[in-house]
Amino acid sequence: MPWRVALGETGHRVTGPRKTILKILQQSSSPLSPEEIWQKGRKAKSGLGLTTVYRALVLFEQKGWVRRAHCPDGCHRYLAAGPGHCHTIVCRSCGQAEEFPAQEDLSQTVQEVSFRTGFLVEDHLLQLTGLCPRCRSTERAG
Amino acid sequence: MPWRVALGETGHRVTGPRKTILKILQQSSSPLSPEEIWQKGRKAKSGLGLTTVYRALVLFEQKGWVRRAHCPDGCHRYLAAGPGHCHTIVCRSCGQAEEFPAQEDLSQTVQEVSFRTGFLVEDHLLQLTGLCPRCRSTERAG
DNA sequence: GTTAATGCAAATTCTTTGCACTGCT
DNA sequence: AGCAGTGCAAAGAATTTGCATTAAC
Repeated sequence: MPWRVALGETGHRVTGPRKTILKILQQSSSPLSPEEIWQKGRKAKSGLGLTTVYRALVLFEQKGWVRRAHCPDGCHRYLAAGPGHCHTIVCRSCGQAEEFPAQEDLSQTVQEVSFRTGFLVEDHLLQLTGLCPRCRSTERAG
Repeated sequence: MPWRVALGETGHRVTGPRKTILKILQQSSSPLSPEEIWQKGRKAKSGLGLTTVYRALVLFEQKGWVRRAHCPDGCHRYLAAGPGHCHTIVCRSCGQAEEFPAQEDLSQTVQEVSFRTGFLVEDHLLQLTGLCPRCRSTERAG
């Protein structure tokens, strides 16, 4: 279902700021903080408020269109979600992020943990940190 | 190596507040926020400042004695680290947490992602969220 | 005796809230 | 037209910093 339709189904509206924010995230290869999204978006013709960014991110995350990444420095950054339940890998040097699909063997882990601890596992977050290809070679050269 | 010795090796000191904070975390079954640690620790004979809690947590996390959990509500909570590289499962209802050991199949995932993305994977964070046994039955009953 | 660590208060950063105005549907 | 969404400014929460004092080594 197109996202514009999905918004309408829950009584939400398709607005300029929301279009701007979603487009910024989809066009970015690295995850962005709310502040960064705002900096990019305020230049757009319609302008943009930081408050609106925060509110849109909450909505988009609920809808599953945006994923929140926990960066090593403790801040939150957001990136457009791919299809399915994916996870993220973040470069500690340049901040670039990629997604990778959920692995079958992770669900085995979840089941095993569920069995051993008695927890009802509802959600899981897997995030890798490391060096992206570019920063790997830079580090080797420097 | 005992933690007191490990501190000394890097020029750090074994102080009352640090002992207090580490003990609080080790005795707690659920992850604690800096504020909660402070509330518990200030009652102790030596007193305790919130600033000190923050600074000790940074140090302990570097040393690997404490793990930071990303709770669903976005706040950070800390828990004493078990041996080896473990992961956490947090109850969304009561906040209780448990650790579970890293699975062999997770390292396979890491290797595969490394191969596919070209990233040098240095660290990983796996955190499950769900309902602990107690809250499961409560929810069923209520 | 040195120097790291502490704790207070102040500063900073991050995020949310109140409210009048705007603009989708 | 009606109501969700916006953006400003102000409030609130979380975390860090400066600095004089304390205490571990």
